[in-house]
Amino acid sequence: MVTIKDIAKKMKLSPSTVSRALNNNPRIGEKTRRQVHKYAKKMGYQPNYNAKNLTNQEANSVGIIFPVNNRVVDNIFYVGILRGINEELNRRNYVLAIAIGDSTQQVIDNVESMIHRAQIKKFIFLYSHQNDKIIDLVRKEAVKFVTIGKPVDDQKWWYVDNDNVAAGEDATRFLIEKKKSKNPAFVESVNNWPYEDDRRAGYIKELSKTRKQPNFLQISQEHGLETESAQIKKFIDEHPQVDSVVATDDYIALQFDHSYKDLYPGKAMNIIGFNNSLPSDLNQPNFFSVDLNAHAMGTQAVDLLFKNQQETENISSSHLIVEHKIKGFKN
Amino acid sequence: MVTIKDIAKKMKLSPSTVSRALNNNPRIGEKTRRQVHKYAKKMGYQPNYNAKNLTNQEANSVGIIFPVNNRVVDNIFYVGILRGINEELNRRNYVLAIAIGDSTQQVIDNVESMIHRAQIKKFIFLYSHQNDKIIDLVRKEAVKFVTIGKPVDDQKWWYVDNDNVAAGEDATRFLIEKKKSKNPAFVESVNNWPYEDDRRAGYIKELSKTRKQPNFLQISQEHGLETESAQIKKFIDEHPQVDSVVATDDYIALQFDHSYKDLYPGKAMNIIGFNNSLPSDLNQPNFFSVDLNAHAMGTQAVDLLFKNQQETENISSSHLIVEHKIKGFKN
DNA sequence: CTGAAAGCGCTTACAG
DNA sequence: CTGAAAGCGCTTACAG
Repeated sequence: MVTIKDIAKKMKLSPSTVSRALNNNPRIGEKTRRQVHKYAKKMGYQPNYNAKNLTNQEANSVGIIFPVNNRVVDNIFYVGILRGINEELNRRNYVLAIAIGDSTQQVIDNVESMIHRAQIKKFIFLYSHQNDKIIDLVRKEAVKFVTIGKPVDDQKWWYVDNDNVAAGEDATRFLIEKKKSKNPAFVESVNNWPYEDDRRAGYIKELSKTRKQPNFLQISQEHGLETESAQIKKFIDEHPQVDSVVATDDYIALQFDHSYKDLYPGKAMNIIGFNNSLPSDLNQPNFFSVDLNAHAMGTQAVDLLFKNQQETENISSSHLIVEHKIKGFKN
Repeated sequence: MVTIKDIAKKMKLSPSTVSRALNNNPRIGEKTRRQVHKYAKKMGYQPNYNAKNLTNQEANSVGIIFPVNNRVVDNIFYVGILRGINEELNRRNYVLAIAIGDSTQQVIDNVESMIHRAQIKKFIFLYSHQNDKIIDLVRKEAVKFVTIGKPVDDQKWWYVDNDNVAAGEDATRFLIEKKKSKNPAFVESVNNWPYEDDRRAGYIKELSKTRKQPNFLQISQEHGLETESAQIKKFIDEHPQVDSVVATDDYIALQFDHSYKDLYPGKAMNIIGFNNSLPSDLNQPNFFSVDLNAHAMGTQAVDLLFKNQQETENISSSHLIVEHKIKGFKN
């Protein structure tokens, strides 16, 4: 392993100078700097991160925190975000560490250890929940963090999100304009996730423009009640005028599609979901999705995380909005 | 931040002794050891990983390597594995770092940096491909690694896998015994993934026992040819006797289900896939899946990674097999 | 513009 | 059974 000392010896310089040159410290003369870089490269120098981190009292890692209870389906989205994050981190010579677990306690232990043992000072939450113990914990520590998804209520922190109201509008407009739908319905879970509320608002907004009547279905996954499939069938029966659906995600969309085909074999309704989480080769001709651009969510989150206080201190809650898009449709 | 030195001072011991006591070095007396542990806990001591790693010349991290080109669908499986891995790593005071990218070069750079800069010496590949540049690279370095999935051809290294032949047999037997199928068909991709070959072998084996005729369909995703859906329809038309399907994964299964319902509205065929990658609330009554136990794959991979050379040196290629299961069916 | 020296928080060979 | 000292590979305040 070649170290700074080795380079210094070879070049008859002091380690201090080499270190400064490599870190592009302006105090070092232009030619020395260039020479050092050249030699370092030639000798195959690789900085030792552990030594660096020890002196800096900060790890060159970003901690990525997964939600404790998530639908397996969302994993598709998360991995897309990870790709974006890592691409951006590599560029900054940072490393990606993750905290994931089956219980809140497990993740808390994980994060505590990241902060106090690994000295990680930058975090990205792949979610943004209300009253989340882990977010609360991190807020109390001297670390920086960004969430994917906007904060709920009056909370303020840095985040990256889509404009879900606009996405809801676009999805609705897509069905009306492109698919000539007369009565799009809105189908969501009973969880009232913030993004569902926003997409619903967008749906309502778009319908009000065209003076169409909105129709809503909340699918409950409570056991003991009627099955989801029965709930969908009931809705279809009671709303025969509905001829297309905006669903809050691709799986709800798929569920609806299945139930509809069971009920009206051979027929199909145009349905649009969000996230592009189904493999494209599964796509039925009546099946569409709003691409939320997971990759960009990742890169943007990193950008925000590395923005210095200065640039953003006058904004109480800084954030970035990522563009969504529907294949073959101009938003 | 409380350090070993602080504890030493408080206890009127030397840092050496405290360090050894904390690491349970047998050279330290039983009572001193216990006392030190007690004090360390009381004072809220947290070891500084960067210092530790610097002295040990090895990071307390395991590098997790994602495949470059994977179907988004598999992400569901990967995240399950990550959960298993992390659970096991926490127990050993290890941390999870990941390498993921959109190009081989990107991942190579990532891994090189893990090895030479972060001094990570333990890796888990979430895949096992033939002639993989990244696996080749890692083999040349002085690091330990385990793959998820067995090595191809005559290659030898450590891995964790399911018994995919047995899984194929079980899936087939499930359809015959539980679902009274007379003619299960086998549907796969054209990629000839090792796990597909094995599951096919299991299917054939099971059919031969009952002297049934096997039927195969390979679905090609080549563009320009007929669509997947058309391929499926053609197969169904030409094999009217087929009354159930073993598909090599849940998405191929879902594709088949869709096409079949399009062709024969109102009818449905029993279909079984692998991975349990669809949310359970999507499950149709005719839809089943072999659970490959991603979580256990993760924990086992870590176990293998931490086994010392000694325990395994007499086996040229050490591995662990993870049990699969079908809900409501005894394999 | 460059260097000598101290320090980050651990571990471990050496000494007793 | 315990300790003093050196070292891991960096960075940076201090000095010139």
